[in-house]
Amino acid sequence: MTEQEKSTEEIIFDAAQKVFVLKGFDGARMQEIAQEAKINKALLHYYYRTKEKLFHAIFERVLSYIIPRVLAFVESDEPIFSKIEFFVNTYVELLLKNPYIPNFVISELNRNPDSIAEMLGGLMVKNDALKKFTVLINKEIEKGTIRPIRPEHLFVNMISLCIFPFVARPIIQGVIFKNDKERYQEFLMERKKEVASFIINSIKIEK
Amino acid sequence: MTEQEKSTEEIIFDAAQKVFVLKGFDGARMQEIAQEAKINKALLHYYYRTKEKLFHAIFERVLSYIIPRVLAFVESDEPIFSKIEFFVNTYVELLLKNPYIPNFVISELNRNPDSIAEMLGGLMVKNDALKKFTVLINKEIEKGTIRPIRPEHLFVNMISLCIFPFVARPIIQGVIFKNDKERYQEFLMERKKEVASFIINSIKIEK
DNA sequence: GTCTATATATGGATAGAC
DNA sequence: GTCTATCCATATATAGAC
Repeated sequence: MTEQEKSTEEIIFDAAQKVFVLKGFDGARMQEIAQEAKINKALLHYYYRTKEKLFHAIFERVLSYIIPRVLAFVESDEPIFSKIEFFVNTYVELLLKNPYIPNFVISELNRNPDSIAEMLGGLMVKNDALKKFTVLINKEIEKGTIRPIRPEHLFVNMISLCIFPFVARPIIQGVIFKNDKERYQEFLMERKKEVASFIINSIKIEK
Repeated sequence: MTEQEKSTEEIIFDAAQKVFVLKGFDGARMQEIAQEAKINKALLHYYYRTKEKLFHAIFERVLSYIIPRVLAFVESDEPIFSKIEFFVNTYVELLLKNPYIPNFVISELNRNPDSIAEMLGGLMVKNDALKKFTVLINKEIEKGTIRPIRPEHLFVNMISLCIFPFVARPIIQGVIFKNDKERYQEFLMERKKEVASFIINSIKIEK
């Protein structure tokens, strides 16, 4: 779809996503979104009655883009260590392309922890990925491929190692890399391999 | 120091910290801070001319409270694995007591990545903890105690595993623990041991 | 130092013309 | 459907009395 074929509604939607993702709900200004979309402020209210509604639409879109991609790895037929490599690889890749999304999601969930429950619930429960992951891990533990570990901890560890360096980018880039943007970018790319092997080394049982 | 001995300035300062940490700069209201301090709104401006200045003071205080504690582990004389256990333990303990601080710091650094550089620089460079950590790790690799790993990755992994579950509390608590607050609290406490052994298992070389 | 009252600015939302 | 002009609520900040 070319730029010209985009409907005004879509143009607004994309502009809003850009601004909301960068600034968060409180920081975003309807005026700025209008400017970004090159239309008038009043038109925002014509399409999406309130700031809150517009934000909600964006938030839902972002989550339903991210979550299935994050959980897809559970479905594959690969052996467990390949699954983990696949997970880390696709996740870090995804974040390199959308580095501001984690902060956006987190700051919104901080602002409004409740309103989101249903939305998330819908996306996850339908998929049931977490249960599958638990079964999967417990099976590997029984087989003796990996050491005993609560699947919840393993899962949280996996996402922590992937996401946090993006969430805390300013501080890590500043403190460790003296604000050298390029070096931090390289560092993040290195993590595609590094994190996977960090996890695998931790849980693997040598035969 | 008892409550009554606290000066008005300190009372304001503490109230402001409470509100800013919970709501962030954009979300915080001077009115709310005044209420929390049980004083008048105008008095805030009498002591700290602007919201921005008040915030800055709070932010500096929080960082200088957190950072030295996080980096203290480098100094101890313990062997490396004890150091790691100590780090994870004190850090998670600290976060259990101050669960909103990570989000506060992160959201501010997101809002304003530059202004903070000097402040951080001062706290870290003086201490030079990172360089010490690098030396430490490289020495252990040479000795054959741990497998080869870039110290930067190891350090980022350590803080990621500790902090992220607090940053992403609403989402993890919601998705994995069906919003059961108590179970999530237990889960976080378990991590004091779990994360340490996760890291150690990953880097240790068996003799 | 602490208060009440008020100025000033900003930003979300609406009215109404085209 | 899109614009200009404007309303109105909110929030920071100041003036001035005590």
